[in-house]
Amino acid sequence: MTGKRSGSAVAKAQAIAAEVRRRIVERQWRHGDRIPDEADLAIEFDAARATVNKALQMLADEGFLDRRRRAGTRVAIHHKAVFAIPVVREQVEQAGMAYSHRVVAYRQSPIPAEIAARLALPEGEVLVHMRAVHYGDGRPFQIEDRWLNPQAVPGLEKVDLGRFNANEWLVLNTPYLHADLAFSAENADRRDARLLGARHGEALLVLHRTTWNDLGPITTVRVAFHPGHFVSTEGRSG
Amino acid sequence: MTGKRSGSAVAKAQAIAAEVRRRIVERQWRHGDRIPDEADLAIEFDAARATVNKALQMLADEGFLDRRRRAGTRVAIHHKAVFAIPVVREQVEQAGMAYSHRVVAYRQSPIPAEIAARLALPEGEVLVHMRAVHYGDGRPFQIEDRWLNPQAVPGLEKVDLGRFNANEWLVLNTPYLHADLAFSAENADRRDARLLGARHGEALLVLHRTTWNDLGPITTVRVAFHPGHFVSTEGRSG
DNA sequence: CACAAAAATATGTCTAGACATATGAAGTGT
DNA sequence: ACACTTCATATGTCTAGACATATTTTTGTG
Repeated sequence: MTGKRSGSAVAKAQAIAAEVRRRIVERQWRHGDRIPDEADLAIEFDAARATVNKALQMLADEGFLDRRRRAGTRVAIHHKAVFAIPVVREQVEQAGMAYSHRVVAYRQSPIPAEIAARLALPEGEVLVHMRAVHYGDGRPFQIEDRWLNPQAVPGLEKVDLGRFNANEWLVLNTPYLHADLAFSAENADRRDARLLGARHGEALLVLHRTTWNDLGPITTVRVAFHPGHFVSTEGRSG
Repeated sequence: MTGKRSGSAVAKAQAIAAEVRRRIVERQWRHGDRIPDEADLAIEFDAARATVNKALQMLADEGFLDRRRRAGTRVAIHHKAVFAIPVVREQVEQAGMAYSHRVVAYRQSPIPAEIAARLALPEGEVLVHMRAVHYGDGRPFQIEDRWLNPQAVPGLEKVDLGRFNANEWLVLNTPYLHADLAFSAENADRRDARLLGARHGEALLVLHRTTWNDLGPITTVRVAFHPGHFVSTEGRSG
């Protein structure tokens, strides 16, 4: 028969998308993995293939999946958010510069009130606090001041963030469900100026970003860009 | 019969969306107008209703259309871009402040090289150049420095932009097909400082925005925010 | 082995039909 | 006037089937 619809509270395609998203976020299906094809998922979820197709297309739009004809559907490696979290290395290398980075500070530390409020964690909770500088052709490109929640990042303890790049490692290994972004401008303080090679008081574009997954807040970071840097995007039509 | 597909170069839903978009941008269907229902459009375009539905949902996602059950589909009044062009008045009033604005300068003027390059127009072309200050509770909130292309904005000559708000008028009356956004930080120069009530040299968040429609560039604007202002968004999951 | 042709396969898209649901409009009673 | 009910209607969503298309895999050939 055609056109049977249960009066379920949530649309079926939405429910399928939610379940697939859950499997990705909970690592049941990992980065780069091929997931079952639409026909199999249609059987599993007792739905028409068109419904599964719709669900998977939604997830592809959100950046969770990469889909190609004949090649199948894979869990995305890069996360295409609207304001995508840029992997700094790629940004630098795309500009034709040689990338390098240096971790300036790395320690466990109780969080101050401001960070606690932003992460909705109790003040004094101990998180990983790190600062790093990213360079293009040896010149400072951006500095990051980051708080990391190990509880939300399984596998973090195995990574030497002093050597690897926190930004990069997180983007590649930690899907997030929600992100807050805020741009502002700040006059460079002495530390900013020193690390970025800017003048004291110079205007810096600052980006605050906080991400969450189902386990709680993942990380919050303050990124300050080299003076004169632009962050641009293309607006959707409307 | 089921499942007939012509091997057209462009997907049918895409083509329908493009045609509806064209009718909106060219004012055949105007803001707030009710457009024909899915069944009628399906007949007109010789497509299944599901295909028309897909096309219209795409346009609703892009912010061109507002759709409601039983009430039908209307051309959207507000333009929900990803980084929506905020109507400053709404921003201010939502913060519980009284809105006002003042046009500081308004004249026809040949465009300098930088603006010409940004708009892809010949240098020296004469456009409308205006500067305005937006206030919340009487205190400067943002300043805008805008170039307007009358050729791309039919009806502009009838509007007294000295009284009405260019930002608001454009958002409400001029659909755009494409927008570029770029954030940067600048130290306030003397004029910025005076108009915004900031200190000379203070870091300002600056947003450059340029929009186009099928007639060409509509407007490019530099918006400088009051010191300490944040522009935030919610990232999509991914 | 190199390379081209053919087969296989997963996603992309469309169609026709059906039922679900929200809500505007009209009618009804108080 | 006002609240309440009923009805009509446009969109929302799903199903099953079919063909289209991009790629990968396999097979055939020099």
